[in-house]
Amino acid sequence: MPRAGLNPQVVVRAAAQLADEVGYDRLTLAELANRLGVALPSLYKHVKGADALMQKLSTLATAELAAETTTAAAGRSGADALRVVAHAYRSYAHRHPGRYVAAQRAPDPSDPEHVAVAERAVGVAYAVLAGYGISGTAAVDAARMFRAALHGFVSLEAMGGFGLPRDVDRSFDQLIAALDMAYRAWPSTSAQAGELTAGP
Amino acid sequence: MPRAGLNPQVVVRAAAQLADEVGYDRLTLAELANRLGVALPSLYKHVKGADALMQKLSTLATAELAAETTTAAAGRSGADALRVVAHAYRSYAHRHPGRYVAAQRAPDPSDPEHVAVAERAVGVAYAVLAGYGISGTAAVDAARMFRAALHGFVSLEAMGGFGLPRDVDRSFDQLIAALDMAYRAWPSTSAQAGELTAGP
DNA sequence: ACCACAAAGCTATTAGTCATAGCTAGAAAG
DNA sequence: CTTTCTAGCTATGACTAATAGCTTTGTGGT
Repeated sequence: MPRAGLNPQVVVRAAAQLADEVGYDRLTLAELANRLGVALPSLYKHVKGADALMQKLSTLATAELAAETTTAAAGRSGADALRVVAHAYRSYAHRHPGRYVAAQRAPDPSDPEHVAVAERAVGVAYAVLAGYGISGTAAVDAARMFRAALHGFVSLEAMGGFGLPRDVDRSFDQLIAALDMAYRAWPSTSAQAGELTAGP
Repeated sequence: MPRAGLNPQVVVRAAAQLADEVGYDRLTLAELANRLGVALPSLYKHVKGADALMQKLSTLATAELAAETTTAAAGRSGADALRVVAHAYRSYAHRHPGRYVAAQRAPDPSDPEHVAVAERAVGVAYAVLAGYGISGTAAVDAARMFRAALHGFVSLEAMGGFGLPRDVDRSFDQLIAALDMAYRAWPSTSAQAGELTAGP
């Protein structure tokens, strides 16, 4: 029996492809081994187990997402950067639904590479906000809103949470416009922001 | 051996409790049967299977979420309603993490009850937006942004996506303030909104 | 009071998943 | 040509969902 010539990278990339095809929750070691032409236990020569594979997959997907959004933002700032980053983010989720779900996995503090790519991905948001002059404590709140809006929209869309599929592109543009307006008027410190909503 | 006195409602409520305790993804029929003091196959006398149970759990959770946000909004409007609905939403997710994940399941069109509660849950968002004078096509975009922002924030928070836990409450208040501002200035038709972001 | 029957529980079994132990054979280094 | 490392394998075990078929319980009709 000839060897398949596997290595950890090949296995993870095949897992990414499989996740995109059948869905992240249907990604299984048995099917992955089948696609790679080996028996299931052979995979354990390259990855520690199913959970470790998911973690590596998450790292891969987060790195790709960070790279694409970073590329999109290159040479742009302000509303322009906001718009292209948001569209690149959603585009990635559309093209790689399985990877996108994997990217949502919380970074394991004991995995420095995973932590590093997660910080790179979040860094794109901070770069966009810098174009609006938002920094420091205020940027933490603003970045959280940015991530929440994008992730919430994309994940609701992916799970079929929006009834009418026709207007989704327009709704997304509208979301971007609202974020743009919010960031133009963003309070410079979050302490001030707290005052605005502190009702009785 | 005395009977356990189970029925579909008891099983689903126990599943909800178990999901909140151990996490939605660790909810298993074996453990559920164990908690209820019966053997695993006995559950099949009350629910059709694991998937049907998850669906009923989703219906239960969505109904509870709709009820709590509706109650919170009672007698309020505008920024006041926005604020209490958002806080009720996040509070539910904190108190019932397993149920909250279950509530994200896409409603099955062949399950009228599930569809009905899902519409009730979304209806709360439309009621809030009506307080800002937003209706018709524009309300679809606005409601999607509302849901995306809330769900995105809560799910990122739940998965540990926010590095610094201290400021999360303040970030959420800031998110609410930004939504309030966006809705105050919301364009009356989404066609106009599209123009604002249609860059070259 | 009793019998019949529907429902609720059980044991036993099958299929699919992740995982580990231990063997075998291919490839490369000396 | 031999030695050694390792990528692959078979075999096995634990856990999960699911189904079949039997037994018991509780209840309703006579």
